[in-house]
Amino acid sequence: MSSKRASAVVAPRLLRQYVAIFAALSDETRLSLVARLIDGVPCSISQLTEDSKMSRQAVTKHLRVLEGAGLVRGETAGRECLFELEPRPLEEVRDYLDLVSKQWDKALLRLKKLVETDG
Amino acid sequence: MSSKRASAVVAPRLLRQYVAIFAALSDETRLSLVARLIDGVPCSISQLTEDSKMSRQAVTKHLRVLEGAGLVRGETAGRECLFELEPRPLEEVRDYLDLVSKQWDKALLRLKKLVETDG
DNA sequence: AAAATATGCAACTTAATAGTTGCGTATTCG
DNA sequence: CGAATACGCAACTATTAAGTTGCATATTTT
Repeated sequence: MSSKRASAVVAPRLLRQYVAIFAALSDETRLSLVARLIDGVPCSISQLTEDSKMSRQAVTKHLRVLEGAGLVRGETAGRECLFELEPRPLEEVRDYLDLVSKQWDKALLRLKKLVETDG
Repeated sequence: MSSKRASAVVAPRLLRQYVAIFAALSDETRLSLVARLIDGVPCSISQLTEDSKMSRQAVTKHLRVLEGAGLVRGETAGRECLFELEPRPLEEVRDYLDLVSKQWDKALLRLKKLVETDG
């Protein structure tokens, strides 16, 4: 095994995708929108605006951000635009965090052994 | 069972904590710092600056952001400040995303049953 | 056809973020 | 002690993000 240091962890390509997803989730309004859409029922922008204290435009922008990160998908239906959740990216990011946690655990074990061996 | 709509999902208090963590992770430099610290070995600001193409000050700021979200902890040792990873918040956020995914799965099942029943 | 509803587009303001530079201070090394 | 190293603080710029408002357009509804 090589490695100057322990971890590449993931390709930069993926890294950037994760960054985009984290950015999309780093806003209370958007996190609430995700929570709101989690029951699987598509909602129009107007509906989503109703319980948000913000202007429709603001909500629209947030939805576009979520859409840009792939967390949500909007489809026009007549005069309204229905949004629904897209769970894939969420799962990917969860798996990434899971990987990081596991690497951490491994690292601690390694350090512990090191201490026992030559400490 | 009550509920106008399916989900409260989490308390707003927690929501905001998650937002802070997501925000801290929504930057490539910071995500790289986390990746860099995952081997459990504490690193000084200067060390972390070396492989980053940025000024020390920039790196310092990023570390403070991570610290503010609880993802990292810095301790002064002599003339240097050693940072190490704090895995707890990462795990919490991972668990949150896991919860969301599971809720999504349940929601889909429910919708499917609904269609079978009265469709 | 007219009124009401649901959006989109664009300009603008305000506030936050990322990054820089310069300077001062504490700590360590020779 | 003097030089080098590792930081912190503060000011400043430039870019991005959040939110607003006004207006135009398409789709329903009556």
